Amino acid sequence: MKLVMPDGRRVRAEQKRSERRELIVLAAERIFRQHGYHAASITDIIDAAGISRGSFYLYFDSKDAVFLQLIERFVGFITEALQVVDPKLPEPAKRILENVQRVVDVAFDHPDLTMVVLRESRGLNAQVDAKLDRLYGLLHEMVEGALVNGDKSGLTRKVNEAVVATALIGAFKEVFLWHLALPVAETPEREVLAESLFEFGIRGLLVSP
Amino acid sequence: MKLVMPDGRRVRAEQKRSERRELIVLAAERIFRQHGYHAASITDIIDAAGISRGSFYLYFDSKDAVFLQLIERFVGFITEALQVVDPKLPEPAKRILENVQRVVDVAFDHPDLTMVVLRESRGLNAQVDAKLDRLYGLLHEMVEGALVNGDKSGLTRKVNEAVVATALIGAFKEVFLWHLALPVAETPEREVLAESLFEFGIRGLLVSP
Amino acid sequence: MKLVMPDGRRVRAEQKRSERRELIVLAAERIFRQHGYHAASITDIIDAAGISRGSFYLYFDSKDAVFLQLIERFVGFITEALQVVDPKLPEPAKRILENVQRVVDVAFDHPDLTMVVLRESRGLNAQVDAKLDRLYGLLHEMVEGALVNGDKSGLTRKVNEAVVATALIGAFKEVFLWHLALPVAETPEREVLAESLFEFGIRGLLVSP
Amino acid sequence: MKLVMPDGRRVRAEQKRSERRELIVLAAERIFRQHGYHAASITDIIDAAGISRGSFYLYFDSKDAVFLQLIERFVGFITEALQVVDPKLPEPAKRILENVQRVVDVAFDHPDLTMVVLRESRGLNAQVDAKLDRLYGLLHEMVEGALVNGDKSGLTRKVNEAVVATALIGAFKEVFLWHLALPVAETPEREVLAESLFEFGIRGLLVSP
DNA sequence: GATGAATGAGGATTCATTCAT
DNA sequence: CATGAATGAATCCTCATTCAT
Repeated sequence: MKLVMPDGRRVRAEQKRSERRELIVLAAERIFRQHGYHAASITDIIDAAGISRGSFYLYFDSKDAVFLQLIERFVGFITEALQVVDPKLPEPAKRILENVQRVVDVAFDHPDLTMVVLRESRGLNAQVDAKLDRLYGLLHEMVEGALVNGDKSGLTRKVNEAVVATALIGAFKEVFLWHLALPVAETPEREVLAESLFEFGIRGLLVSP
Repeated sequence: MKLVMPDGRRVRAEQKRSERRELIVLAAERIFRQHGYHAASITDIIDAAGISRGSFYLYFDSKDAVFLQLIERFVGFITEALQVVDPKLPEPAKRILENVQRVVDVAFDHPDLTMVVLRESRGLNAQVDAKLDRLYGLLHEMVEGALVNGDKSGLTRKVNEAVVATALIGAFKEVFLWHLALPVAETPEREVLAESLFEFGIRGLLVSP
Repeated sequence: MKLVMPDGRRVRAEQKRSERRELIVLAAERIFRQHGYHAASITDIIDAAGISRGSFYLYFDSKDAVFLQLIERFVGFITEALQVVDPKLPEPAKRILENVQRVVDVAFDHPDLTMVVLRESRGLNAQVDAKLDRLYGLLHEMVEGALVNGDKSGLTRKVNEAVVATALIGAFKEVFLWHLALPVAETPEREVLAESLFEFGIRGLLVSP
Repeated sequence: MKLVMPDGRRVRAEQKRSERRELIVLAAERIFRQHGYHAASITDIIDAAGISRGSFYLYFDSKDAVFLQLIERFVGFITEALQVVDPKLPEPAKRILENVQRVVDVAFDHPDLTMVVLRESRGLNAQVDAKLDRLYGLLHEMVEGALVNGDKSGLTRKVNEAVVATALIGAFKEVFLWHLALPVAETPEREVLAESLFEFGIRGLLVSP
């Protein structure tokens, strides 16, 4: 039956469908950000999206499912933003700063999403946890790797890589959380933020800053 | 009537009351840590405390109230642990390291409490938020002050104090969260952790490390 | 407009319409049998029929309406199968056995339908109940009549006609329900079943078996 | 804690608890009978029982759980009512009639319960199905056994035992269903019913009635 | 006619809080 | 003081039915 639908109409239908999904995701993003996962009800989300209860379940299987979608989206953004820095290429510090800048961009391009994910996403749902575990695993690996490489190549001081990696990740998280919660007027420019994060988190580790 | 109760009895009664309260707080600490605020039910808490449903409400007005109690306790511990470092006194870096060490001690002496507070305390309740705002305000003030002083006295590099303060706080939070969640066997000694945090967060900022 | 449609086209249209209806009825038969009335969803039925949600409602006003259709169909089959036995004609017992055989044939020719109707059709819908009341009324009348006649003509023993009629009907229902649920391999031949039913239900009542 | 409750109070508490449970069971019996399992809502049941939504779940885990309770109760009644008839003891037919009478008593002592169970209990829940399978298994076994024995001892005619057992069970079910649905005024006395059922179902099978 | 996206009333279940004993 | 049975608002989710295309 579905296959008989004229191509033009099918394409338009699918587009509309994904627009509608997007509508829900955006509403969910906003609502989860405002109320937190638990306090946010499906009613809140559908009201925000301007759709009916039934429609919500037409696009998502459950409350958890939208949340998972948000997590996946965030993980995707961050993963795309990060590029492994080869310490043998020239100007590794600059490459790192670019990574920092891109991550900051993700946070500021998707402030609600970022807050939702950073604030309280652990322990709500097994799939969500798995996704986040993979993201954090990746981040740790990247940062630890960079620190080990930096040490080997004489670029950075010797530190407890595992702890410092965790600390760095936490530094970023808190800065995002803090500055995204602030009214825009009081937030520094993204470039300033990226620069400051780099300055604090990385410069201090360099042997010759 | 009760107020005329012979002193001995009143004292004993009050002591028993505060022991019972403590019992509940400790149970709540453990349960909130295990399940998170929302998933933890009053039933879980009273079972863990070995008291009746009614008794719980004899000691606390609501679920939120116990949670607030935990927050207050944590805020108290941290506040006590921190001492303003006068940059004019000798060895300011050592004073700072001592502060770091004391904060680490709070986290490891009260792992459940620390995790509860750090994990998901924001946005649950206005009073809780207020308490945490004051704590974070204090922390920011202290750290920013130290950075400004450090800069003035030529001890530390010039950085964006506000951002770096936030980053530092986040670094500590993440490290605590991460290492308290780990099985004890895999966690480094408190001293190593304190040292690593200092090494990463402060040393890098010093002009002459 | 439509009414002025050239005859050929109208006939073909109506034929197509009734083919489509039949398609739905058959699907509903199967689905109701598999899941039961309540657990069977419109989605199940339209999927089984390979039609769209909208189309279903083009042919039937509601879920109840298809169900009613099934009931009507069954009632029709049974009514057609039964012929009043005139006790004055020769070999009345043989006539009765033929009736039994025809009813058994209906059950085995339409196993899904029969199970649906026998299993849980009461109390779902007023119209359905009315239809079934009429069917059962008819059956009772026939059987009671036969028993009264049988008694008068000295063919059968004197029994409480009303109760025995009910019992007979129940015996048939249970045997159908039971044997239609069985895998075909384990079911006796229709003739055996008809014979056994007759043997049990009627022979025992005969004065001279 | 519970164990410290003075004995008198505990006993009274447990008694009250089981009275309350009974209240719910009786309400459920009535409601399920009136509306059928699916159409009956928890709201209907708690309204009928005059208790709150929460209280219902204090006594039963789910809607299914009360239903299962009903099934179990019915199965218990029937099982208790039936006693295996040893064909070697004197007057086996009389023993059988007593069994019939006791089963009829169960049905008329618990008309709502009986109708609920007989009408539509299959396929709602795995546990319920299991319980009923066991009951029907038992019934079949008993009846088939009796028929085999009856044949061996020359008491009854040779019939297809399996089919006749099913037919007998169906006869009983239909008679109960029918007569319990009737206004009391139109229903024959229990003794008449038992006698008629015996007359129809068993006498006819006897070699020398 | 045919389609399937959209609707929303209705249902089962949970859990913080109260209060009579 | 202590208890735990009782409460009911709130939540997630389903599914028969409608209607614009």
